[in-house]
Amino acid sequence: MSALSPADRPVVTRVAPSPTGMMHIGTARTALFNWLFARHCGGTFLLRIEDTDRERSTEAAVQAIFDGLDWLGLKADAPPVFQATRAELHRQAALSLLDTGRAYRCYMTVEELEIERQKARAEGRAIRSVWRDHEAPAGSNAPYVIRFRGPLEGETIVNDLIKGPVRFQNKELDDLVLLRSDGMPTYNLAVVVDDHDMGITHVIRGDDHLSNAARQSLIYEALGWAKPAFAHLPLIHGPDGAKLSKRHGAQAVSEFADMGYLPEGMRNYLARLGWGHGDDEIFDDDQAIAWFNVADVVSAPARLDWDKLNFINGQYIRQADDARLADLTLDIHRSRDVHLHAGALEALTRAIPLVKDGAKTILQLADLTLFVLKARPLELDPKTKNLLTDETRARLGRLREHLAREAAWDIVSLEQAVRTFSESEGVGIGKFGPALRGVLSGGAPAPDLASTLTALTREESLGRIDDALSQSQQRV
RNA sequence: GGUCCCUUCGUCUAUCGGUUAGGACACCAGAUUUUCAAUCUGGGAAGAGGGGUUCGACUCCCCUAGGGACUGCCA
Repeated sequence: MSALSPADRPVVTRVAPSPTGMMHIGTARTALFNWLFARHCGGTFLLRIEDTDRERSTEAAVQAIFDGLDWLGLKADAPPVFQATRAELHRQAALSLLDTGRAYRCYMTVEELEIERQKARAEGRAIRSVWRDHEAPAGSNAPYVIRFRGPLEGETIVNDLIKGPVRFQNKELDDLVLLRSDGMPTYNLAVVVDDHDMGITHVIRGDDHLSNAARQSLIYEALGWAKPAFAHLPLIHGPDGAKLSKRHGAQAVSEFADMGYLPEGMRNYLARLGWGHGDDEIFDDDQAIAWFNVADVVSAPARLDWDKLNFINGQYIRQADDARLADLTLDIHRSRDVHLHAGALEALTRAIPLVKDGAKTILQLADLTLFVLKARPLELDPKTKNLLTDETRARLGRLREHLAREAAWDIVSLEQAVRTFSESEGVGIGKFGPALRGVLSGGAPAPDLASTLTALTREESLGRIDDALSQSQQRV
């Protein structure tokens, strides 16, 4: 054990979620800030699974945490610590507190506790156990819990890195349970013991733990341990300012992944929620690490803004590698049961650089690339069918020959080809552009004509035009 | 009810006692245009209210209002 106080040791942070459901986006941001701060300080970032509530903790939830952090790219620097495996250490700490008189056995029944709770609330004070000042019932086998013997006077100041000094009157703090009647530790004890043993120097966590920081401070003092620095992050709220919940669209990290957001986009967006660096909006991990400091985190809660998330994610899609985007997009098409022919991945790889500027999410990228995956002959939409008048059909026929003579099949050449054709016909592109697009895409979203032709390749493009022309002839 | 936290454009934020209060998203208008986007140009938009402190407050203090967290043998 280091004799140095936490302030003098290399920085060690941790994220400590409880595995009782999905991984909340707020947990993700807490992890991000811990990760950024540790990296910024050249320190260590750890993960601890707070599974002391055996009733509610599940294996699936543990996996969700692993998957979520993995997806976000926030790797811990050491294997995760499972809190429940450390119960014996927690128990010893509680017993030592009993030895030093800083804790006591409380024999209150749940019924008695409930009565006291209501009484205390009515009187506007913290609950107190009668056993704080009484010995155990003689020869009793009655179940008991071990409670912390908190000071009744004075105050406890939490020097929060984000909020500044926060003062709590000790008499307002109740004698929290350290060890349950089944001998298992509770959260507040386990956190203190584990953070101490793991050498945590900075406890960066949600705002909802601010008052726990006061209780935990008291436990640190009673145990004779140096306290870590505390930093309590304001929570993330929904767009309406209320606590983030299902009705706001998403809460779980996995849902954001499913909605087609890129992990680097999420990191950037989450970093900007409650923290800023001048006018910088889009920045990479290295920049965030260089700039980030917990002390600069804003003290007010932030609302989730889908528009901005979409914008930022769109920026990252532009920067993203096309082969990677093609893989991700292929997965979406597959999940949507789109028929994938042998050349699907190739087709997507060709199309993506041509359409990705318009996509905010991978889901949208799938929408925008659907046209290249369609199989000939395409089913034409009603709008396109209406555009295929005799005049337009004849014009598309001439255009088909014009394009077939193109030596190079690339955007620049095709743009030029379409333009020269338009001039030779003496009409604007508007006279045949929409029909051509419809014939090439079957009504699905498609980029400008030259890009669409390029994405489709010469063979496919000409084939689709031929299909449409023969189809419409048959129709008449 | 009690304790604690919070309050700058619709939203995220910059400012950290002296600024025409800046940027981004969103929004509106115009440009571009073969669809939808994207892009470019321009525009409107803020210090919750009230008291102090100060030569001077968005910045510091107090009160009020509003929002939030906690008040478990949950974490």
